[in-house]
Amino acid sequence: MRYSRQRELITDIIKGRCDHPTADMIYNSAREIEPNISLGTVYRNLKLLSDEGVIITLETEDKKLHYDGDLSRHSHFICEDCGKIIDLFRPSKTPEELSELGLTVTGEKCIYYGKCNDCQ
Amino acid sequence: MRYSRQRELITDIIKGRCDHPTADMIYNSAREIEPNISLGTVYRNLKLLSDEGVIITLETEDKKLHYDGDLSRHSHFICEDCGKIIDLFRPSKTPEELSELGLTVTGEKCIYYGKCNDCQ
DNA sequence: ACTGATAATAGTAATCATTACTAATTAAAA
DNA sequence: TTTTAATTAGTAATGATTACTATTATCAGT
Repeated sequence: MRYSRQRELITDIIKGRCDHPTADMIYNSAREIEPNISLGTVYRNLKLLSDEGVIITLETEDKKLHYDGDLSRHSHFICEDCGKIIDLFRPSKTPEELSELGLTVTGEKCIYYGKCNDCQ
Repeated sequence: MRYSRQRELITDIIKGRCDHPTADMIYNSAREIEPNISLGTVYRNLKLLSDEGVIITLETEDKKLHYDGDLSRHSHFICEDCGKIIDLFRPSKTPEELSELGLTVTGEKCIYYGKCNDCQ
């Protein structure tokens, strides 16, 4: 993978914030520094970076991919009213502990990834 | 919510299978019984049923919603090669136990849902 | 430093899952 | 039965993401 100013910028933006921005949010941030950057470039590099494991994707119910520059093992809390995404660092909290953080948990979705029996 | 033959059929299809079909797969199944059913009707009812909590949605990396008629608390395993989705019933398995099932786990994404501090 | 090969970009068009719209149909209450 | 509003089929629109193409930029080898 060859160096590019645009990719470095995109990486820095994601790694430098603690929210979980969408492609569009990253595009807007990037344009403040690189006004001519293309939305296609943002999308292509986001895919590249997540394929390479440099960043993580979050598939949410708002039908937009969210990106996370924090590779440490952690879960997420999504508010079903405002859509805010909050990091939940390990060791994983019990519902009671989450309540103490002001978070009311009503559901959870946990997906494991890997290779199945047939694809080993 | 008023009765409709189409909605009952869609519900029966999802509840009657143990895979995790997409809207398109459900549409194809439904057409075998109700050949004139509309794709729009399928989508509208899937949204309705998941809003009502009759079925569950799974947001996956293939950018299509998958539906699950099983409301019991369980996780999922997705094969990153073939995309197959496998139910993991509680109590949740450790990576070691999953290996014994022939599943190699390389990652996990866990999202909790509820209301945040500001939205209580 | 110069040059050639080719990866990356900007800008735009295309894709495709999902949603919105509308006239016709249907469930079910009065 | 009649009325009323929910539901449908069929189709058009939406919007996030991807593909395409001519141009530009990186960088290895001279």
